[in-house]
Amino acid sequence: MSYESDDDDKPLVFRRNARPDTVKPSPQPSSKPSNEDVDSEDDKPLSCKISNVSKGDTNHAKIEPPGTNVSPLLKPLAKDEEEDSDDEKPLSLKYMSKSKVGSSNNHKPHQNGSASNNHNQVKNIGLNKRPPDEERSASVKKPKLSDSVTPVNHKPVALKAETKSDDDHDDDDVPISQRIKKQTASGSNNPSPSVKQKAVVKKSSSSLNQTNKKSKKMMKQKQKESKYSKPSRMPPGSGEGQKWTSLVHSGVIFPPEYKPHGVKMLYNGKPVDLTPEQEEVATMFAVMLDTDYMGKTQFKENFWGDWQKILGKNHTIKNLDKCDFKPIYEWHQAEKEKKKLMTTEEKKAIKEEKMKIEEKYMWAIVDGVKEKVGNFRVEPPGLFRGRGEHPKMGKLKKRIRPSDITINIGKDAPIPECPIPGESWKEIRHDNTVTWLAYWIDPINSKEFKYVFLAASSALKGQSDKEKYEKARKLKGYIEGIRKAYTKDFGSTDVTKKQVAVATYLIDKLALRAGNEKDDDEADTVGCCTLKVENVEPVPPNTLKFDFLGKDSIRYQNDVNVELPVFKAIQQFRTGKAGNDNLFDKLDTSKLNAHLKELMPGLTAKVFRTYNASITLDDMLARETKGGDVAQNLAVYQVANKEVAIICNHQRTVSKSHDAQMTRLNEKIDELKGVIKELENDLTRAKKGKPPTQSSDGKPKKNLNPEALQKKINQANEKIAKMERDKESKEDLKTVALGTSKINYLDPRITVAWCKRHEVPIEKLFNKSLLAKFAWSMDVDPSFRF
DNA sequence: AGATCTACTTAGAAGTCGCGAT
DNA sequence: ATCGCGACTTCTAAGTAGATCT
Repeated sequence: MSYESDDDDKPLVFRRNARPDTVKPSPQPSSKPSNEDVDSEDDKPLSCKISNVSKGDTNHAKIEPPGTNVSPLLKPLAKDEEEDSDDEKPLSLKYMSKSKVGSSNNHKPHQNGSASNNHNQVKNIGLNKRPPDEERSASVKKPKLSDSVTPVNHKPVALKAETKSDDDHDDDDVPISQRIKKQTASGSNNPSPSVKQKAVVKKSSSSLNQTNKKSKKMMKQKQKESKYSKPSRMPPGSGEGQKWTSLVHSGVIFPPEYKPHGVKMLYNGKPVDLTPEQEEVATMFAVMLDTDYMGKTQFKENFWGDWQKILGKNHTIKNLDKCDFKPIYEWHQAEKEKKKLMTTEEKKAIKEEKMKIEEKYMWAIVDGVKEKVGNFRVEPPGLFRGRGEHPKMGKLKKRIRPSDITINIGKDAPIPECPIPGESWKEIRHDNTVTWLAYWIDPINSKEFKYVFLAASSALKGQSDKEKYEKARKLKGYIEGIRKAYTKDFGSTDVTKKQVAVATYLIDKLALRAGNEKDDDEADTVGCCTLKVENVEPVPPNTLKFDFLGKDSIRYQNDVNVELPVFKAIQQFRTGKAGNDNLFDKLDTSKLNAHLKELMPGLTAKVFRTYNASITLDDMLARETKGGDVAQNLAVYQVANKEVAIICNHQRTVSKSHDAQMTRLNEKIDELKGVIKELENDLTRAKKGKPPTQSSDGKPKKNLNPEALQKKINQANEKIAKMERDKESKEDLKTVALGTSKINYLDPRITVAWCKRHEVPIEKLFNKSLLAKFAWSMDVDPSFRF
C-alpha cells in the first residue's frame, strides 16, 4: 500500500547516513543501514517514514494528506479532550493510591526527591488542588512581583535542623502526586506550615508590588490567554506568575579553597617556582593533558592568554611550548590512584563526612514541601570546556565567591548563612515569580547566568514537565491543519510566508531545532532558522542533503526526499547567495514562533520535537507490541526508543573500548563454536557407544549420555544466539544515545500506561531518577494514549 | 524591529558505582 | 579478589523562548 499516486517521488533516500561525526574526536564510519522495514504510509509519524526510507521503499515525504490520519483526536481539541489527562478527575481518584489523608504529623515538611513510595507518608491536610496546568506557568510571562532586594547586610539565620528534621530519611518520599495535590490552589491559606521550621513559612504577599506598567501588560496578556485557557481556578490572592508562596533553603556550597601541592613543572627543562595562584591554573591545564583539547590551538592560546595574566609580565615562563606540565600531571594521576586504592570503609567515611556537610544544602522547602535542590554546588574554577570549535575553550573559569551570588528566597525565610566566614552574598531577592534559588554571572560569558534550581523530582519541575507534554498532545489536534496550511504556503508568492512554510515543514518532518541567532563568541552551530546555504544541498530531482553542526556541535547528516515544491523553494532561497549566507533570510525564531502561535496557542518550534518523539513512541509501541514476554516487550520498547533517538539526532561518542569489546565478543563466539563442534563429535560417538575424544588440554572428559550432550549443545547454541544479538544491538546503538529522549521528549505516561497494559514492571524502563522525575505520571490510566 | 536580558529546558561527557565474569 | 563493563549520577554547556529595552 502506501501512498497516493504520482511518482514524482523516487525512493526516498532518507538515510541518516553518517550518524556520528561530531566535530569532536569521534571519527566515525558513516552510513549505517538503518533499521527495520515498515511499510510506508504517508500519514505515519515521522519515525516510520524514516525507517521506511532507509530501506529505499517507495515513499513520499508528503505532508499529511488531510483526513488520512485515523487518529480520533485529529481535530482541534475539544475541551474535554484537552483536559482528559486527569485534571478533571476528582482528586481522590487521581492520586489515590499514593496519598494518605489526614495524619498525625503534618507539621513536617514533606520531603521530595525520592522515587520510592513510602507508606509512612504524611499527607498535608490541605486538600487544595494545584492549579490547573495552563494557569500556572504556561505561556504568559508574568510581571515581576517582588524583586524586593534586601541589602546584604543581615545577620544570617541558619536554616538548620529544620531541613534535616529528625527523620528526614524516612519521610524522603512523598510521591509527587501528593505534593502536587497539596500545592495550594486556594492559595491563601497555605495548608502546610512546616511547624518545625524556626522561621515560620508563611505565604508571601504575592502580587503586592506590581508596578502599574506591569499590571497593564499583564491584563493584556490575560485577555489574550483567556481565549484558550481554562477558567482560572486561581484564588484571588495568588498572582499570575507566582511559582511559590514560601521558599526556604540554605543557599549554595562552595568548592574548597585551593591547596597547593608544590609539585614543580618544568620550563625549558628546569623546575619553576609558582605562586599558589599560578600553580592552581597550571594544574588545571596539567590535568587536561590527556584530553583532546591539547590538540586544539584555540584551547592553548586561550589558556596561555589567561595564565600569562596571572604569571605577570616578567615571569620566567614566556612560552607555553617550553612548558612541561608532566610532573603535575603525574602527581595528579598518582592522587587519583591513591584514591582508588583506599579501602571501601575509608571511602565510605569520606563520603559520609561530605554528606554531613552537604545535607542541609540538598533540600529546599517549597510551600511546606521538602524538595531536592538540583545543583547546590557552585561550579569550581577550571578551564572552560566548550564543545566543538568554541572560541572560548581553554579560558580560565574563575572561582566564584559568595559576593558573586544572588540568593532568591521567601520573604519570611531565614537568609542562608554564607558558608565562607567573613564574606557575604551579593544580593538577596524575594521573587516568587521565578523558580531559581540562586544565580551568579557566568564567568566565561558575562551576558549569561548560572542558576541553581530545584531537582527534576520536585513538584515545580514535574508540573512544568507535564504542561510541556500536554501542550504537545494539544498539537496533535492541530497538526493536520498546520500541515495543510504550510503545504499550501509552499507555493506562496510572499517569500517570507514561503520561508515560514518551508521552515515549519523541516521542523515538523525532521525534528530540527528552531535555531536561534548566535554570537561570534560561541561555537558556530545552526538550527532550522539559521541554516546556511551550504548546509542544505538540493540534488535533483527532489533530494535535500543536510549536513550541519547542531546543538553541542553534533553533526546532523541526512538525505531526504521532499515534495517538489519544498525542493524548488530551497533552490530558490539559495539562488544568488554565498555558501555561508542564511538560507532563510527573511526568518528568525521569533518570527517563526509568532507565526506558530497563530496556528495554536502556545505553539513554538520545540513543541514539534516533543510531539513527534512522543507520538512516535506511542505509535510504535501500539503497533509493535505483540504480547510476548517481558523481555520481548522490552525489546520492542528499545526499538521504539531508538527510533526516537535517531529522529532527534541524539548521539553519543563511541566508547574507546568499543572495538576491543566487539573483538572479544567475536572471539568468545568462535570459542563457543569450537566447543560445539567438539560436543557434536562426542555426541556422534556417544550414540555409537564410543567414549568422547580427548579434550585438547588432555584432561579426561566425562562420559556423558547423548541426551546430556545434546542439551549442552543446545545451551551453547542459545548462548551464541544471545551473543550475536548483543553484538548486533551493541553495534547498532554505539552512536545512539537513548537516554536523552527518555528524559526530555517521551511523555512518561505513554511508557507507564504501556507497562500497565503489558505487565512490564516500570522499573525495567525507568531508573530511580526517572521514577522520581516522573512521579506525576505514575497513576495514569492504562488506556492512556498520547 | 532588533538587541539584550532573563529564565528555563535540553544535551553529551565525565565520573562513580555496583555487579557478573573470571 | 579483581577486572571490565554498563548503568546511573553529576556536571555544566548549549540550546529555546518570552520579556523588556532601545
